[in-house]
Amino acid sequence: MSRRIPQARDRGIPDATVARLPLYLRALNGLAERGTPTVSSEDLALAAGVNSAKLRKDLSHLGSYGTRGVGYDVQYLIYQISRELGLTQDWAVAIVGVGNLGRALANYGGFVSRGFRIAGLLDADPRVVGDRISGLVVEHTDELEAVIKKRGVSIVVIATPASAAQQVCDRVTAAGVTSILNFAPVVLTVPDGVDVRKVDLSIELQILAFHEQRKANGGPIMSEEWPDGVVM
Amino acid sequence: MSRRIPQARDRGIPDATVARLPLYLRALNGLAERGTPTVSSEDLALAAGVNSAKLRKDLSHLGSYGTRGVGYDVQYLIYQISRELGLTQDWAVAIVGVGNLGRALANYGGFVSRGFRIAGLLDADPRVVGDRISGLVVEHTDELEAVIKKRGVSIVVIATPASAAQQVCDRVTAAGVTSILNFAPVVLTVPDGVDVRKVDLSIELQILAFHEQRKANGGPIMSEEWPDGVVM
DNA sequence: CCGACTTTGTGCATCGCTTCACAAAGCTAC
DNA sequence: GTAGCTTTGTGAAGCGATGCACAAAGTCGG
Repeated sequence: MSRRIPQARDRGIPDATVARLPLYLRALNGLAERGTPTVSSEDLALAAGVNSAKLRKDLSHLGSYGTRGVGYDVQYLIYQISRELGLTQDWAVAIVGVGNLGRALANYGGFVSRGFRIAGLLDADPRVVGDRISGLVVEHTDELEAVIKKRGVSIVVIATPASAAQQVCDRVTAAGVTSILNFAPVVLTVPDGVDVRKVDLSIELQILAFHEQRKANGGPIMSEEWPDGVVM
Repeated sequence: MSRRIPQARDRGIPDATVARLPLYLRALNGLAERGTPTVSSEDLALAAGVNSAKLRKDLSHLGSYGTRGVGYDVQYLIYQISRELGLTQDWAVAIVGVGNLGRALANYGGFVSRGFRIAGLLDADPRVVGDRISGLVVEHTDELEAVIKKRGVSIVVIATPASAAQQVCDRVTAAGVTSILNFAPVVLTVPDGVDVRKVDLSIELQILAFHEQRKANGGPIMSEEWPDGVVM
């Protein structure tokens, strides 16, 4: 996406690395809770479920924060990764769509270990508006733009039905939001510069089904190209 | 993972392609509902949010199902992709952990367009056991192995707290399940041959935060390496 | 101060996915 | 049958991520 010129101290961290940093952070937090002062790339990689060479290369993109012969200082590395991910500041998040999923997200314990704060819950259904969920009152989607501006919302979670998702998306991007987490099963169209991440249960299940089928037999039965002699 | 020998009609479909097939399928279903008989790679790619060359290469892995000068027959392509993904059969899915998230998943409308059927809802909390959710009665996790065997469950969704996830995982894999969709924020350890897919809200938010921070300034403030003069 | 040991950081080869660009294939009109 | 148009399927180049393997850098005991 972003076109960058490689530099001496290149701040362009590969996407694949960024996607793994939260994993390392979680593993490190576990170690910190148990009071572990330092950790080797080997052990941290094991805890995060990746191989150690990859872990070292990932961390090398942030800087040279390890000590040869010793490993990484757990607290220091937690701080560096948190800073890189932007978790040293609080992000105001609004959740649009307070159905089953929206409620589940709103109640998600502590809303992920620090860094994020639910600043608004919105729904289009008048019967839901006014409900109190984990300390917040659900507001009507008419207030969407006002809530975003008033409370400095920079990340919006879309947990609406598929049919409403694009419209919500258009409104929040128009209101200046540039980061969206989409749970609705649709491909969102957004202006340049807006990041959308998608979480899609049905896609995940379908990928699992594919592999499951592969395990059962060697793939689909090749002789059967179309059922019951359907003609083209 | 699986070591394959390339063949004339290679059935080894790249992972990246498999991950996109459900997207194409969804777009095709939308077209089918509107009665569109055929579609070009260009139009289908647009609807699925990918570029057309990639779409054509993806579809070419399934076989040669298009007609030059015309495009793809919508119905036929739906059938071929469904078959490849293993959606022409029904998969029995069990959901373990009926908290907010488990309920949201259980109520997920029609449980994704065909191919999957919820065969069990299980929870360790006696206060939840016996609840009726979208036509199913919640059973106790003591019954886990029995439910899996009795109802031919082949895919398990883990929606438990993080602390219970590995234990549930161990039990279901021991019971013969080889496909797991994990919503708990932990790295699951599984035997060879078991597929785990992970859905993790906090990771997605952290990735968004990273990019959001990049947009705001040119990255973290480099001068500040550690706050308040903390000594190492 | 030295030598043995540990562990990081990285150059390099490799792999898999993406994208381009175009020949081959099929359609329609005449 | 042929010309002209459309669109697929794919060879090949490009690009980024992975993993190996090792030199560099640091620790520790004596």
